[in-house]
Amino acid sequence: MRTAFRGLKEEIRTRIVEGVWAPGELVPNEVDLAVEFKCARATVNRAMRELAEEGLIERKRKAGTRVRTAPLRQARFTIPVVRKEIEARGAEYRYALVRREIMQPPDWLRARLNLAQDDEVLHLTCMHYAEGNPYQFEIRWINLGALPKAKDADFSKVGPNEWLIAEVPFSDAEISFSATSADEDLSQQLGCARGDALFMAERSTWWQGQAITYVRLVFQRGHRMTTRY
Amino acid sequence: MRTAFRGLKEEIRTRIVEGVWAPGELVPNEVDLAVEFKCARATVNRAMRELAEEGLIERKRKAGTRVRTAPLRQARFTIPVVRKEIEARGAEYRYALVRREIMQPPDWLRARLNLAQDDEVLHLTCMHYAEGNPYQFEIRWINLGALPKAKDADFSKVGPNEWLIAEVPFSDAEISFSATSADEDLSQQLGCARGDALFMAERSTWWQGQAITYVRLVFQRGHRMTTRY
DNA sequence: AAGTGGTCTAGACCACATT
DNA sequence: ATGTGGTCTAGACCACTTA
Repeated sequence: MRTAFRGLKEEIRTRIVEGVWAPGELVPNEVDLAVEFKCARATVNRAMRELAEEGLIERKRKAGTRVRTAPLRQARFTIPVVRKEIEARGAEYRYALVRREIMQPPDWLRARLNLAQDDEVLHLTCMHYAEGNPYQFEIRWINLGALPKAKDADFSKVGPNEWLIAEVPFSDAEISFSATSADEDLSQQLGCARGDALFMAERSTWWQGQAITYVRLVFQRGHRMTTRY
Repeated sequence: MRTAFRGLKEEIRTRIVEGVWAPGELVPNEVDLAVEFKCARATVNRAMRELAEEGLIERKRKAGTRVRTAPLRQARFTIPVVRKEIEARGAEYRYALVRREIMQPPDWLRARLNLAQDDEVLHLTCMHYAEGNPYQFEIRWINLGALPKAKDADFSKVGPNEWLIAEVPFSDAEISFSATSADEDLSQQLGCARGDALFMAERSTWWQGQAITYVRLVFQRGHRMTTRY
């Protein structure tokens, strides 16, 4: 209990999990708690605000604070830059550009990114290796309407992800995880059998309402994305 | 800009993405910013603290605040209770217990949950349906050494997840996402072909250093887990 | 040794949702 | 109308880290 508000959080959390304050029940208000714990209301507020943020309690003005009936379970995943992820494990990272093409976006991509009729996209396919072994297959589309200078970038040395991070900010992103079956291309690039189940992440990013890029990251067989909470 | 600290966050975020404060660069200290924005230092502190939490900046005492060279990309996923997830989409939820068995834990489970030699586990297999269609296959192990009353619970009506939520708190959890290939059992239960790529979540939960449960949730073909950030 | 962020306080006013 | 949380302030002291 080095700091007051942390100690408060722990105490409150304990009271909740031990059932002193049951699910759905009203928790004493901030003023009362400040008196009980002999601290300022702001300190109670900080503790309670963070617990609400973590999904343990629910707060409403006038109605007060209640213990969530079903505590929100949420986990935070850090989306790593693949090079750093690999290097962090002490493995050697290698990158290769597989294909590069400027094209009219296919309909599904136009719909997904809400592109204009005449927008062109840069279509890139890349491989990321760890210690010489296939690690991640990257299939990316960059909206040249929003980012014309991507046309002149050299993606044979630096991956599109790292280039984009340095070049453009983004305001909104949608990410999803799913499983996909290895097709001919994937199986060859990732060195697995056709039909193998592979973990895939997709991400669309936007800046000021304009689509920047859509990417599919398909990982080596058996890849897991893990976190604690 | 209804509230000062939110306005501050926006302003600072803008200065960062527009390059006024470049990556790696030192940001003015809290006192100076408070003067510039004509507000209390505590207000600046709140704004900066949240931006640090979001991964945009890095703060160290004495060293000051810097713009992160590679902004941390992180996404938060809410792990839903399957019944609520289905009902939230207006679909009818149905649950079924497929198998129930008390057993000695296999070695891999004993290792994963750090079980004692003579701990027994309750092994459950369940199905969750949405609108009559297979939605999720659940394979669960509950540590009876930590939770003996699970032996007497009736899992034919209420799923183990909902029972556990009501019965036990947990302090730590590890969750991971991956892809798995449908074996005979999975393909029959989920109504897909053998070898289909399926999205899988695994979760181990702990309470006061003791393992409570380990579960594998395998989703219907094509399932995606999505979030925005 | 000194500068920066981290936390806390006491008090104030306000916004919101319930009553 | 009223009670509760949301925010803000001015000032203070402390903890950590670098110089």
